[in-house]
Amino acid sequence: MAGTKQATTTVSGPEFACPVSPVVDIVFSRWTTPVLWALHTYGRQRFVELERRIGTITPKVLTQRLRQLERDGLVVRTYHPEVPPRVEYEISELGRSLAPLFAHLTEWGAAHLGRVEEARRAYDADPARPRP
Amino acid sequence: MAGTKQATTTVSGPEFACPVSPVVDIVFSRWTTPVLWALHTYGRQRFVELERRIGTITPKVLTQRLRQLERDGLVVRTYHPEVPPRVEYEISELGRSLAPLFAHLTEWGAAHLGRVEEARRAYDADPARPRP
DNA sequence: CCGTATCCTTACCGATACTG
DNA sequence: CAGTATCGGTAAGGATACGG
Repeated sequence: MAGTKQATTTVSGPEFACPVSPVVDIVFSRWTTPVLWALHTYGRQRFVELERRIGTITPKVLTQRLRQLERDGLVVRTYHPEVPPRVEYEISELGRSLAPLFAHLTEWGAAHLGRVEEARRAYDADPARPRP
Repeated sequence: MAGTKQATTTVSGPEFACPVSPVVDIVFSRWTTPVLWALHTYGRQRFVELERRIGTITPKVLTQRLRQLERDGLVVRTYHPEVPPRVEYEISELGRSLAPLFAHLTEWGAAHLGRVEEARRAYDADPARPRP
């Protein structure tokens, strides 16, 4: 999805087409949920820990997401001026307020994801659907 | 966002990095929430109505999203073989099960979006942050 | 260790034109 | 009306290498 970008580059995206879109833009842009999840689940941690935890994310993208989340006030970055430098990230109070939302999302997934898979199989198997 | 694409093109995206990601991929990819919202709020309607309601979406993209949502079982498409042809879209039972989720999202936005804006202003005004 | 800088690829999206 | 076809632009994302 588009992400929060720097400010407001998009002039007429989906952002204003429905009331949930602004929230989606902030919370559910690419890679943000894994980051928030790791932070929420395993607590305050360093850059490399996050990187390893998430697995396939590149440092560049991880930095981007963390900056965005920091700017939006969902994550707190703490810089310790030592050698070697140490930086820690943690969920903010505001970020923590998303926890029930994430819980509901997970629940919905557990309850209905099977249905989605099933629907996809049915759709793909139907010879009467519009073909590419 | 990436979207659900046709099946599973991405080999190592965020999809498996946290339990909410699969749901996000299905429900919160670009333009899906405005479409679902319009369908949920105004009920069963035709292609052009949706197009006009959402405002800035192009027919091509609207078709893509509708197909994806149909495939995932969140939306039901009904084709009436008349002249001129008539097609109607409506939320499925499965799609309707997302309603409480959307409500919570909207609530969260109403309660906390101001905080996010505030955090952004503070961040952008801070001269000590990492500069581009 | 914690990032940045650079290059490059591709997915996505808008615009436009056209068909059953 | 309800789409499909094609083209092209743009920006996010990955790979890699390097710096403080």
